[in-house]
Amino acid sequence: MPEPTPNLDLMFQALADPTRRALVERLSRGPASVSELALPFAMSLPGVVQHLQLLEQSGLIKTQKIGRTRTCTIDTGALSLVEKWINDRRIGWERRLDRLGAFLDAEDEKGVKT
Amino acid sequence: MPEPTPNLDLMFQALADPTRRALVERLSRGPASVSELALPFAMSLPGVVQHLQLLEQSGLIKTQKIGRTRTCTIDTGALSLVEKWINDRRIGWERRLDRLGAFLDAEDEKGVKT
DNA sequence: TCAATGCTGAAGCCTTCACTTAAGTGCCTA
DNA sequence: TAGGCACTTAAGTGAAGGCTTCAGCATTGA
Repeated sequence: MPEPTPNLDLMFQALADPTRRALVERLSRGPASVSELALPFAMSLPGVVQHLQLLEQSGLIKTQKIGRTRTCTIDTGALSLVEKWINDRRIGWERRLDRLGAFLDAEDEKGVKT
Repeated sequence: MPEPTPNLDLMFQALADPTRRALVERLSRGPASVSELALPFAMSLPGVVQHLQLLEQSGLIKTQKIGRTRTCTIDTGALSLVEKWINDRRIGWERRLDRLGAFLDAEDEKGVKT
């Protein structure tokens, strides 16, 4: 039954890991090379690279290799997509609460009249 | 190095699964019992319950048992928290781009003058 | 040209996830 | 009070995740 929404899946999954969120956080302050990104982490370089690969697959970041160094940047469009999904759910829920409120008010009216 | 931000971890992880997103989507249209929620899925009831437990742990939904039926509702406050995290990154990034734009404009000015 | 730098690939290991089935437990109704 | 309904618990399994180390392989700078 779960529809195939691979992008959203990957994005949420990518953001579920604290290391990857820290990477996104760092990149939100400007581009950086792989080894720059790896520096603050108590983790092997290949470990960090694997996280970066997942982030790139999900579309949250982009990378470009020039010479022997690979530079990473965020893609905020992807972040917006995630944000939109959440917002849509919130909106739906809030509209529902509004309707419920209106219904209860109407019931009160009736109550008063009877 | 990854700071302990268990809530955000759990929330993103919870939303990474299409089944769980479908559950949240359903609940965003109003409360439901466990078996109501399980109905559309080609999955055993305990399977669905496990997903619901994860959603509850993450804070995205709340549940309440009355008699023998358990009713689930969304907690939009939690959704907002996730949304805020994303928004903060986006803002940071966009501010950076603005500064970069301003810098480049300034450089252009210089270029014109010289 | 040779060593150092910056990554890349592959294999392996342990843990966590996403299910399953089977066997309860407690409430509600006739 | 028996029977069924709505979960709940437990145990198990296969696949996926999050690391590691070791061995490359292009660039770059002396």
